Amino acid sequence: MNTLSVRSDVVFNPSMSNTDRHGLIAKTVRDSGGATVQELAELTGASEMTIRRDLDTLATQGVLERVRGGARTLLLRGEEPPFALRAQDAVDAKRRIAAEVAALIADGESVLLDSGTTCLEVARILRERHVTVMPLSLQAIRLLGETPGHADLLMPGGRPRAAEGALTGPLALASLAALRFDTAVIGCCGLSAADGLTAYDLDDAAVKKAGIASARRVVLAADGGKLGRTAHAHVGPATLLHTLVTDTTASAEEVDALEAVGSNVKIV
Amino acid sequence: MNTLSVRSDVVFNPSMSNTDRHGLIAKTVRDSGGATVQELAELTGASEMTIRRDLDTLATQGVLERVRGGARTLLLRGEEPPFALRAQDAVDAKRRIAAEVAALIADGESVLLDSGTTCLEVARILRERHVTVMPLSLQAIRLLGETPGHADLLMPGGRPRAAEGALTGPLALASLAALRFDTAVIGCCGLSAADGLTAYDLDDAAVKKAGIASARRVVLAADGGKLGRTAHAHVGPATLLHTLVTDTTASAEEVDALEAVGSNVKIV
DNA sequence: TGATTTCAAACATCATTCGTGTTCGTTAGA
DNA sequence: TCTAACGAACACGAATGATGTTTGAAATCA
Repeated sequence: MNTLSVRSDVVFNPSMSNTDRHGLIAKTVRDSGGATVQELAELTGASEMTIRRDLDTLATQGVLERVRGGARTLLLRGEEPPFALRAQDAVDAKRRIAAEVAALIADGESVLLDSGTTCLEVARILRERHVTVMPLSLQAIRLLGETPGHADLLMPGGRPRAAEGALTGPLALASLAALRFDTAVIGCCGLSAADGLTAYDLDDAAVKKAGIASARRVVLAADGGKLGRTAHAHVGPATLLHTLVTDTTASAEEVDALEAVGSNVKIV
Repeated sequence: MNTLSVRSDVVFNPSMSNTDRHGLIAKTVRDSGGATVQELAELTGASEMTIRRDLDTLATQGVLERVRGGARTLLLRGEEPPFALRAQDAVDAKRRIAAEVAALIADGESVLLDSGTTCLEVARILRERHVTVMPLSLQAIRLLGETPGHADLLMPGGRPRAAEGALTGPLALASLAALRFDTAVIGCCGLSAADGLTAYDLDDAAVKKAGIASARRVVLAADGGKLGRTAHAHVGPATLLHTLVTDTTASAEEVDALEAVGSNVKIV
C-alpha cells in the first residue's frame, strides 16, 4: 500500500537474502509504479551496483522494466499482469487451492490441466500421482516431462504464447477435440455469476472453451482475487463449472451468487 | 576395446574432473559389460564411496545399471542403446553435422525437427535463428521453450516415449497431417541404399513417415555409424531424402550406393 | 547362523561458485 | 559540456558442491 511503511520495516536489515530483496524490489516497483536505483539501495541496504544487477535480472524475468536510473512497473491499466509477476502473488493460497483440486482427482483419471500459476501448482502435485495429464502450458510440460514422478504425460499441440507458455491456436483446439477427459482443471482471469468465466486473451478463451467441452467434469481453480472480476474474453457461463475451488479472500456475496446458479464451491 | 590400455592412460591421474571420471566409468562399463566398485576406484584413483555416488548418478541418468558391488551395461544385443548413453557418443561429429544441417536452412523457413541426439544439436543452433520450429521430442521442446533465442516454437501433440521423449501416437500424426513444412530434419537408426530408412520403434517410424510426407524438403542427419545399418521398423526408401548430412566415418561404398539412388550427400 | 562384503548416512575438509561491494573508465542525457 | 548512471574488472566472504573417512546397518555367501 504505502511505501513508507514498507521502508520502515526493512531499512537496515543486513540479513536479507537475495530472493527477499528481489521480492521487495518487485513489490516496491509495482506499488509505486517505479523506483530509482538509489531509492532501492537505501530501501534494501544493498549497494547500487547490486540493485542494478537485481534490476537486470528482474527485467530479464519480465517482472519489471529497466529504465535509466531505476526501474518501472510493467503493469498498465486493463492489461494482464505479466506471468512472472503474478507467479509471486498469493503463493500460499495457490498451493492450498492446488492441494484441494488434486484431492478431487482419483488415481487413474485423465486430467486436462489449463495454463496459469495455480494450475502449475496442481501439476506439481499430480506429478507424483498415477494419472494421465495433458497440460496446456509449457511450464507444466517442463515440470511433468522431467524424469521423476509417476504421472503419464500427454502432449497437446499448439503455439505457445510468449512468457506464459500457454498453448493456443488450431493445433491446441484440434488436440482437445480429439480427446475426452475425466476432469478438466481450469484457471481463469475473472469469474462472476453475472458475466461467467472470462480470460484476458481471445485465443486462451477459445482453448478453455474447448477444454471444458472435452471434459466430463470441470474444476475451476481460482484464488479469491478472481471472483467478481470480469476480463475481456468470454469463455462461458458459470454453470459450465461443476466445482469451484477458491480461498478465503473470496467475496462472500460472489460465492453466494455462484452457489445460487448451481456451482459447488469449496473454500480452503 | 581393451580395458588394460584404457587403464594405463589414466591410473594415478589425480586431477581428473568428475565429468571426466563419469565418462571414463561409463566407457569402461560399456566396453567390458560391467565393472566392480573396486576396479573403478582403482581405475580412476577416486575412493570407493565416490565411485558409488557416481554409479548412482549414472544409473539415475540411465547410462548404466547399478548392481550390488558394481555396475553393468544396459546394452543388450539388438536393443537400441539408451538415449542417455548415445548422447555421449560422437558429440563432435553430431555438432558438425548439426551445423551443416542448420546451414541448409534459410531464415523464415518452417522446420520440422525429429527426435534424437543429432537433431537436438540442430535445435541448439536453430534457437538463435529466425525460423519456425516444430520439434518432435521433449528435449528439444524444453530447449526451445526456454526464454532466450529468436526461433518461433510450434508444439506438436503426442505421447512422449520414456527417456528419449520422442513424441508419437495419433496426436503426433494428426499434428503433422495438419501442417506443411519447408524442411524436415530427420534422424534415423539405420540407412542403407538397399533397405532405405529404418527406426528401432514402430511408432517412431510412423511419425517419421508422416513428417517426411508433410515437408517440401527432407534432410537426414545421420552420423557415419548409421549408414549401412538396418533397424527393425521401416520408414521408407532412401529416395525420399533430398539431402543426407553425415560425417567422415561413413562407409564410402554406402555413400556411393546412396548417391547412385539419387541422394545428395554432404560429408562434414 | 555367522562371517564378510557392500552399502549408505553423517561428518569433516577442500575447492569452486556465487553474491556482493569497490573502483574506475565509459556512456548517455541534461 | 557536464554530471549522473552504467558496466566491466577485481577482491572478498559466504554458500555450495565434491570428496574422503568413519561407522553402523543391510545384504550376500559359506
